[in-house]
Amino acid sequence: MNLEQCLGCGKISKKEREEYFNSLDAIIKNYKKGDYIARQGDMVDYLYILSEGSVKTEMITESGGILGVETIVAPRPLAPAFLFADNNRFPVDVIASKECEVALISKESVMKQLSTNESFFKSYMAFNANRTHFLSERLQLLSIKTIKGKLAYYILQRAKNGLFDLELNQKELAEYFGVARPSIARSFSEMVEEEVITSDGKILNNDKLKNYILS
Amino acid sequence: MNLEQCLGCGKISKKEREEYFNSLDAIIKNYKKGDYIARQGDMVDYLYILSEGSVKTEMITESGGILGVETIVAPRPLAPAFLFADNNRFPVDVIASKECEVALISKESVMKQLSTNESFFKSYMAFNANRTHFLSERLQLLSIKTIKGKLAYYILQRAKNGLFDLELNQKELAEYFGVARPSIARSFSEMVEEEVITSDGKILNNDKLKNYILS
DNA sequence: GAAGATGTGTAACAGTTGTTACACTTTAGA
DNA sequence: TCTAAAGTGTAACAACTGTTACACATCTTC
Repeated sequence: MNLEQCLGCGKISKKEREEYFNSLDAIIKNYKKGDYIARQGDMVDYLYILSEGSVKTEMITESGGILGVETIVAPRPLAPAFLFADNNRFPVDVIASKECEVALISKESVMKQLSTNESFFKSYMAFNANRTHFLSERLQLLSIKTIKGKLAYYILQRAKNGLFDLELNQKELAEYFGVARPSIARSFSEMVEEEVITSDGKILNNDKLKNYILS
Repeated sequence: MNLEQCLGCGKISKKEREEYFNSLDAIIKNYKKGDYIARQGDMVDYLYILSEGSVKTEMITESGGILGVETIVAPRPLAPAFLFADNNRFPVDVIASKECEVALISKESVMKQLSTNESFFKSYMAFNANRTHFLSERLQLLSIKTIKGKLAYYILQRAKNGLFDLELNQKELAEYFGVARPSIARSFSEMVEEEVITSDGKILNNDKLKNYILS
C-alpha cells in the first residue's frame, strides 16, 4: 500500500519519479514544516501524493489547542478515496511535520491514466480495495466490545486445523486491539482457564470461542 | 450507495435491468432461502450484485452454532471492494435469507465497462470512495474509547458557529456508538454539568470538548 | 554464564460502562 | 383533550477494563 503500488511503477530514482510525475501533468509542491497542505473542508480535486517527508492530520481547534489524529509518511497518496467521493472534501487539516514534497495530479489526468494505463489502473484499484479490506477488518474487530471477543475473533481468523498462532506478542496485541496489556494477559488466561483454548495454541471448544464474540 | 449508483443507470424496470445485465455478460443466478451464495475463502472473480432478496453473512461454525454478522438487502453489490484486492477472497459465508437473484459480472466485463462507460466508472468509483469514507468515519469514532469522547467527536463534526444539533435521539446515538442508552444520558448530562456544552445545543468550552476525545 | 532487555503472569484497586428499573416529560393520534 | 407511545433523567449495582506495581521467565549479547 505505497506510492509504487498506487502509481503502477516499481522502485525508481528521484529523477525518474519526477519524469514520471511530469508525464502525469503533476504539479509538484514543496512545503516547510508547519505548512498547511490542505485544510479541513478543502475540495479534493487532485490526487495528492506525498513523495517526500511526512504529514500529520489534525482537527481544527478554534481556540489554541490542537488535536493530532494521524501521521502519514512518504511515499503514500494522501486522500485517494476522496477524489471520487460525493463529498469530496478533506475531512481534516493536513500539515507538514517536516519538509515535504507533494505531487498533485488532476482528476482528469488520473482518469486518463486509469483508462489507458492498465498497470496504473490495477494498482489504483488494488490500493483502494486493500484499504477497504483493512478498514473493514479493523472495524469488525473494534466493534466487538469485550477483549475475550476480540481475542476470539482474532484467533478464529488465524485458526487452521484447530491450531492458531497469535503472531503478535501481548504488547502488540494490546495496541492492535486498543486495550491495556495486562488486560490481554488476563483475558487470555481466563480463556485457557475455561478450557476453550490452550496457552500453546490449540482450540479446545470452537463454539464457546465463537460465543465470546457475541456476548 | 445502491445498485443504480453502482451500475450507473437510473431506476429501471426488472426487464430493463435484465437487458442491462445481459449487455454486461452477467450470469444471473437464483437462490432459495438457506442457499450458500458464497463461502468463506471462495475467490471473488465476479462482481456480485444482489438484485433481489436479502442475504446474511456468517462466520463458519464447524460444530453446529452459527454466528450472524450482517444482513444485506437488495439492491446492492456484495463484495465490490474485494474484486480488485490482492487477497480477493470472501471473508465470510454469504447465505440467502430469502429468495435471491444475484448477477455475476466477470472481472473482465467490469474492467471493460469501467474503461468504456464513464457513467459506470464514476458510479463504481463513487461507491467505493463513499464506502471508504463511511468506514473511516466509523473507525475513527469507534477508536475513541470513552463515551464522552465519542460524543465530543460527534458534536464537533456537526458544530457550526458554536452550535450543534445531535440529529439522532439517545437510543439511535447509543446504537451508532455501540454503547448502552443510559450511558449516553449519563455522559451527556455530565458534559452539561461540567459546563462544556448546554443541553440545548451550545458549545461553551471548545478546548475541553476536544480534550474529551484524547483522554 | 552473567546482565540487561524483553516478554509474561498476576494482584489490588480505581474508573468507566452495562444492566435493570422506574419516574417523568414530550409527542402523536384518536 | 386524553391516552399511549416514545423519549429522557436517574439511581443502584454488577461487570469489565485500566492502572500500577512487581515477580518471574526467556532471550540476547558480550
